[in-house]
Amino acid sequence: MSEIIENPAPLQTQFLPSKFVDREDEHAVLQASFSNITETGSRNLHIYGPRGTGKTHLTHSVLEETPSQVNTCYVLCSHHDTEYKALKRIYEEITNEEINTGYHVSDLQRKIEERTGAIDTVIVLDEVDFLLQNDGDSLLYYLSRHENKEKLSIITISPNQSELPVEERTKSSLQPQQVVFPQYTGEEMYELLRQRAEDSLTPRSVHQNALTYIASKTSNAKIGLHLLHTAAENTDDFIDEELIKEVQEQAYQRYANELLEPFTQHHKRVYQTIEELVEENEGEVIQSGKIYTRYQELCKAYKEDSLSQRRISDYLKHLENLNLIEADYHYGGTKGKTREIQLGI
DNA sequence: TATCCACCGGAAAAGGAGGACT
DNA sequence: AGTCCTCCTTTTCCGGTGGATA
Repeated sequence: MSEIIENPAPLQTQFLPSKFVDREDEHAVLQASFSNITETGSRNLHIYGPRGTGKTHLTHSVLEETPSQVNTCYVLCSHHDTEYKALKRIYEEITNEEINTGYHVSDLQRKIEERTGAIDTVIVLDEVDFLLQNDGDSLLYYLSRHENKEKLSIITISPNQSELPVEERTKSSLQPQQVVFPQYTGEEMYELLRQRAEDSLTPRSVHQNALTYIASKTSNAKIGLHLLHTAAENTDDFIDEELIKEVQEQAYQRYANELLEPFTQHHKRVYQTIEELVEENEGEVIQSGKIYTRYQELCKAYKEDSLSQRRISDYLKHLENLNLIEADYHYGGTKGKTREIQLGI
């Protein structure tokens, strides 16, 4: 380990800081909703804001503060992207019991109702886009009509949708209060990174220009932390702007790996394909067909079967949800019906 | 004017894992 | 044990798009 790192934990993106930079208002709203003392009447929240603004972190830390008689469950919908999987997860979180597969969705619903009853319950659906895309809003509709809905708080989190793309009937029974997490400003990023550096690195090992540079480059706290952490690992005396520039690519790679870690090998392979194509074509946009053929070649090189084009089309959508790529949709025209794809950031 | 381009994305179907029921 | 479920993943099929081209 590098000599300037005294305590690596605060530099890690999963680290929950004891205090957040400029999130007091959001904190209060979350707390109110979780403890059933809302002024607006609705206990449901929709949390919206770009990646790396602390949505998940703040939610987790408020979940930890909730009294133990409240049922809490956190569902990561990029993993649990069907009603069935999410319900299974909810049941297991509430009861701490494993549950076998083979049940009907309505069986799971009944089991959950038996176990929640009149108990206050908070259900967090993070990365809710994945669930809605893959399985529609049936889970949200069910939860919003839950028989003990006065006791239930539904928290949805999305970096892409300021309003939930759900059917009218779901919207009207859910009526979530919207909570917006604004992008960190340069000063906030600076302060956030300064605090983490203070808790983690030897005194005076970080030059001010390094933090200023990071803050000017990104407002995504996760990326910022990866930059700082990677830089710290690559020096034994100090971090300055030059060093940050050197480790930039490596740090971004780590960020992407972290996001893709829970996904399949094929997701990673598709992303790798796009990275290669972007490098070769120097910023030119890439069409989805090109990506598919290249992905097939890559699979062949690894002696693995490739998935169908239809499937990869969905996977591209996943990468887009993760904001790792940006896609421009063309429906017809010179290029036919296709997506033009660039790397996010 | 007809056809082509080069995909999108919904629908259905195939095949498989794991239970429930008799 | 055998049949009939359920849900999951992936493939197959296909209608649709609107400017370019013959």
